[in-house]
Amino acid sequence: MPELPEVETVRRSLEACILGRSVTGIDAHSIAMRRPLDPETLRAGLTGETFSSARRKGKYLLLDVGEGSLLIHLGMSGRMQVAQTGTARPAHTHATIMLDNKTEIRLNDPRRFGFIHFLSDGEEATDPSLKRLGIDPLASDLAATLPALYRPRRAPVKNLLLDQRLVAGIGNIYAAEALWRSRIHPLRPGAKVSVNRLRRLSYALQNVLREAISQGGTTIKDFAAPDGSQGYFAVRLDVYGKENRPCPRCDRPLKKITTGGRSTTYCPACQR
DNA sequence: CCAGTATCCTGCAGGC
DNA sequence: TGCCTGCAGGATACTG
Repeated sequence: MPELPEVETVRRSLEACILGRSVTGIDAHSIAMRRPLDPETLRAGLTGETFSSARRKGKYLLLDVGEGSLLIHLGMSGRMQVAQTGTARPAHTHATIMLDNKTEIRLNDPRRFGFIHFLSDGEEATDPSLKRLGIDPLASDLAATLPALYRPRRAPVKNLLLDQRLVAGIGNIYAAEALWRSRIHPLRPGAKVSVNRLRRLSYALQNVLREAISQGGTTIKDFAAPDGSQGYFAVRLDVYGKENRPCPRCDRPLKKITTGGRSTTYCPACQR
């Protein structure tokens, strides 16, 4: 569910709630997630420690606490929540971190494609998920870097956009939106996207991601910030989820296809 | 190495 | 109403 703008929205919101707060207790249960949830590791790493910063790498959150960091991924359905201790916890709340001001932060994730895991000092550098991540799409040198990443590849550019080893943070919504903005056909092989078009794609990506962050992300169904507020970028989507509706640029109907096992919507008339 | 597919899991919408 | 199918904002293990 959450892509870079949603994760960044969560990061900012969490940062405001946890900085300088210390952990008084953990409620968690062993359960299969993308990484098995391990309550004991969480307790040992967090209890009594103080949060010092909240970072984002791609779609991963890193909450620095004590000697280590809490690594969180929200998968498709994961949600962080900050609430008063003692209030009802939603279904599928797999981990709850109690703070010293009678609030608690919770991870709930019905589909369990996400995870929460404590990394001790030093483990961050060798973490298999973090190690694979490519460059951040908001980096100032994205346009200069993209040709070296995409031009050697024959896979459809849409698939390349979703490959976190190349550029880390783009997901299905913003890939479709950036391709529409830069008028590139999603199935065009990376090697056949001109350097000029890759420059357009870079700027489209950065613009759409920045705009989405400024709107608090995109709420299609159930994304919400930790305080429960929704993202308002959905009203600005041009193509995602809009198959058969008229292209906002040329009025011809948008088409939905599947590539790399993911659906994507585009305009067959103005994306080439 | 690369590209493509299957898989993990729950919830929900739509068809019958 | 109930049952079934397919699909959902992701990552990765595996195959050829």
